[in-house]
Amino acid sequence: MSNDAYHHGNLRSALIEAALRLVERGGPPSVSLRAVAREVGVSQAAPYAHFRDKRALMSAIAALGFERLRDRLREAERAGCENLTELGKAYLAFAHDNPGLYGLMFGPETEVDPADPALAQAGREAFAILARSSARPGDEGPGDPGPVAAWALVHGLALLSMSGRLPVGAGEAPDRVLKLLQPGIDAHRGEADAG
Amino acid sequence: MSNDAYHHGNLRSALIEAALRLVERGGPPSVSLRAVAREVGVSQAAPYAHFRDKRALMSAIAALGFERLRDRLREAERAGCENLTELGKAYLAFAHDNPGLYGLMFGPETEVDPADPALAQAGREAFAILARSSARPGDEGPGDPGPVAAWALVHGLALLSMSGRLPVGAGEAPDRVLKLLQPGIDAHRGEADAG
DNA sequence: CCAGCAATCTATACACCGTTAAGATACGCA
DNA sequence: TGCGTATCTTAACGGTGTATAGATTGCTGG
Repeated sequence: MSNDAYHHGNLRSALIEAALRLVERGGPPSVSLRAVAREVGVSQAAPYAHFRDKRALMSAIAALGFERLRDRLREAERAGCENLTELGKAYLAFAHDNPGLYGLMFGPETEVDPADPALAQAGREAFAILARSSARPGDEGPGDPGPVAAWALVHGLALLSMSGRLPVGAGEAPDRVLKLLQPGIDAHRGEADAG
Repeated sequence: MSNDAYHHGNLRSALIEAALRLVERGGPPSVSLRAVAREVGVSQAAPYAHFRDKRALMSAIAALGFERLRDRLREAERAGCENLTELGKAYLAFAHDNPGLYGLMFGPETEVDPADPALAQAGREAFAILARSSARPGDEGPGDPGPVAAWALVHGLALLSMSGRLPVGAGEAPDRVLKLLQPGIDAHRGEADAG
């Protein structure tokens, strides 16, 4: 069995699963290394055989979060969503469904290490999909403001709505907000065609 | 004097000042109640005579942060900035100048209490100024997507750039990003004139 | 003027946290 | 089979938020 054989076997992944469970209910501050170990039924120092830090564990589950987000966006893309409004709705749905995990993914450096290879890689992949919906065709440089605006808008919308600071949930309201960026992106693309 | 008279006098504000100092260098995780008390030269339990919680102290300095942001936006407005691009630059400058404080202002509910009256009030005031730059004239309803989009874009931009996840600093790059929202807002305003 | 009261501050303690060091234990390979 | 190494446990250190009890202070009413 893969679930109760961690006494000598697959602890590392059991810790990740438990940490994911804890962060999904209660958010990042509710996940302590000791609580994770307790959840798995192991001593408090056991995780240190698999993760250098608490940050390393957090970074691992944050990377997993970015992979899930990437998959959601891929799925939406395959289902026909191509413009920012539609893809952005999928993004917001993810943030809304996993508020704790999403908060960790963009948490401060004290909680997550942005230089973690797996985390950085997964983040880039997720961003790339969103970028396609608003990039100037041909120009995929990092200075292209389209994708940056798209991500910033969608990210800010997710955080503000999740924190209850906006009267915007995950319903139909985001549509009208996301749509406001479309003309700018289209005009920006026109520029590219012209110049 | 107002600075060394807190032995019996103005502790409360001395604590707030110290907490502000700590959060500006080191960010929210570096401010502990004990460290604040230590900084002021008072026992670790003394703050509890003035703040119910650590959260209450944090909420107080977050509210102060919103007041400062509001003042910066007012100042920019008085200096001639009226559209989103110009006001957004002032917003981003504030976030860039006070990254720790800004992070706290939008921190999770475990760090800050969004229901704190002073905090909520200051937040509304800051938002109102930004909203003016993108509101549909006449329609000031909370459902108006213009201000929401403006705040979300600017907020997302601030967080992403501060966390180093975007190749966008506080220089000239944000201009091009903020400008992308302008056509959508203008079109949205046109709708209002028509309907 | 001074007694008493209420606000303020200190000392101490508890439970939790991340992290480390030393020792036990079990697996894999020679 | 025996040994080395990865894994896990126990115990400890310093730090945190917070509660309680007691001391101290300033103000107020008589």
